[in-house]
Amino acid sequence: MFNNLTNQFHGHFFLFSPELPAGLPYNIGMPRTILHLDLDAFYCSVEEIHRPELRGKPFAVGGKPDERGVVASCSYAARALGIRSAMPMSRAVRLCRNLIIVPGRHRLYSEYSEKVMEKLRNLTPLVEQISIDEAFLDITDIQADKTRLALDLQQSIRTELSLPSSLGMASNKLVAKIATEVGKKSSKRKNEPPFGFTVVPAGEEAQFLAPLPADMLWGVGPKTNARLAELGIHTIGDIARWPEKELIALFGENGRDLWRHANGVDNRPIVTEYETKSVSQETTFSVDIRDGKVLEKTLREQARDVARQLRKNGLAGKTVKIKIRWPDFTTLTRQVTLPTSTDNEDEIYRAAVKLMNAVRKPNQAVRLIGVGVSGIGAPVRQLSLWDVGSEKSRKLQEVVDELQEKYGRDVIRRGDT
DNA sequence: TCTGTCTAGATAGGACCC
DNA sequence: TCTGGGGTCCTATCTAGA
Repeated sequence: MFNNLTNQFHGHFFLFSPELPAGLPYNIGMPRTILHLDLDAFYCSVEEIHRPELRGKPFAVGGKPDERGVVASCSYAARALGIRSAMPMSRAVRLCRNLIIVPGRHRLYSEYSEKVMEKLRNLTPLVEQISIDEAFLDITDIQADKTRLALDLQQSIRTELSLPSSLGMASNKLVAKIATEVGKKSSKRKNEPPFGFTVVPAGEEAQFLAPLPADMLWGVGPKTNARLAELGIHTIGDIARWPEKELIALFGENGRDLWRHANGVDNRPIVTEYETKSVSQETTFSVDIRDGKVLEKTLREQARDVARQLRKNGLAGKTVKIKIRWPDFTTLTRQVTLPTSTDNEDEIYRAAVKLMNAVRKPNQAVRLIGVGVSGIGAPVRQLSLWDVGSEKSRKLQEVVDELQEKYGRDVIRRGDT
C-alpha cells in the first residue's frame, strides 16, 4: 500500500510517495501541502544541550515526587522503562529508582522554541505555532521539492540548534499531525529520538488513517473513546464507515467533525495569530491546605501574576474566575463579571477572595486553587490617585513588573519604588 | 397587567490539547 | 496509582429583557 522507501539523514522516515504537487496556488481545488513539525522530547533535548552529562540517561523534567509533581517530558532512556509524560512523578520514580529529576526551566525552553519558530518563519510567513514545541507550515506556494525542503529543515534544526524533530506532511493539518505521530511511533531507534518523517499523498488520507486507533483523532480523548468503544468503534476506519447522520445524532456537532476527520477531510486554514482569550494561574499544594490565610496569600500572589501578565500584553479582562479542587479531586469553578475590565491586582484579588468565601466552608481543606481572568479586551482606565499622572505611573509599574519578573516577585514591590 | 416566547449573556462544568 | 499547569472550546442551564 505505502512505500517505506529509504533512509536519509537520521535514518527513519516513511515516504509514501516520492513527491507532492509543488507550488500549487490556493482556492482552485488543488491540494495544499501542510508540514507539521514536532520537537522530539523537547524539554529534555534542551536540558541535554546545557547538561551533556544527562545524555543517554533516564531523566525526567517535572515536579518533585513528594510535591504531587508530574512528568512534563522524559528522556528516551526513561521512556524505555515505561515512563511517560503526565505520569505522576512518584510513579515514575517507582518504575526507575535511578530516575534523575530535573526541575523545568520554562524561560530557557521558550528561548529555544523561539529560535525554531524563527527558522520556520524564514521559510514562510504561513506558520501556525500550536504549542511550545509544535507548529504547522503551509508550504503550498514554495517552489521547491517539498520532501527535500522538509528534510533540509529537519537537518538544520538538528545541526544548528542541536534539537531533534519529527515531521509529517499531508494535504491538511489533521493528517499532517497524525503523520508525525505515526512516524514517531514506528521508530525502531532504541533510546534515541525518532527523527520521523512521514508523507501522506493527497487522495490517500482516509486510507492512511483507517487502521489507526480512534483516539489518535483530534478531539477523541478518554471519554469519547470509551463511548466509541461501546459502539464497537475502535479504529478511525470504523468511524469513517459509520453513517454521518448517526454520529451527529450521538455526538452532536462533534459527530460531524468526527466523521469528516475520519475521512481525512480537514479544511482548517493556517492561523498565524491568536488572540489571548484568558489568563490564569493555579497552584496544587504539596499538602492540602485548611488555613484561610494561606489560601488568601496564594490568591494574592496569583492575582498579582495574572495582573502583571495582562499589563505586559496591554490587556484587561472583565470576568474573574476561581478554580478550587477539594482533596477528593472534585473541582469547581465560580466566576463574576465586573462592571469594567481590569488589569489591577487588587480588583482581581478582591473578586477572587469573595468567590472563594462563597463556596468554601471555614477550615475546609483545599488541594488546588487558581485565579483567571477572561472577557479580554483593551484596558479601561479610571482616574485614581495612582493613575493621575498616569503615563508616569504606568511607566513605573512596567519597571516594577520587569524587575519582579527578573528577580522574583518578593524582591521589589510598588511601595519600594 | 399578565403571560408566553425568543434571544443574548452569564455561569458552571466537562472534555480536550500540549 | 493517584492524578500539574495553562489554555481553548463546547454544552447545558439559568436569567433578564424585549
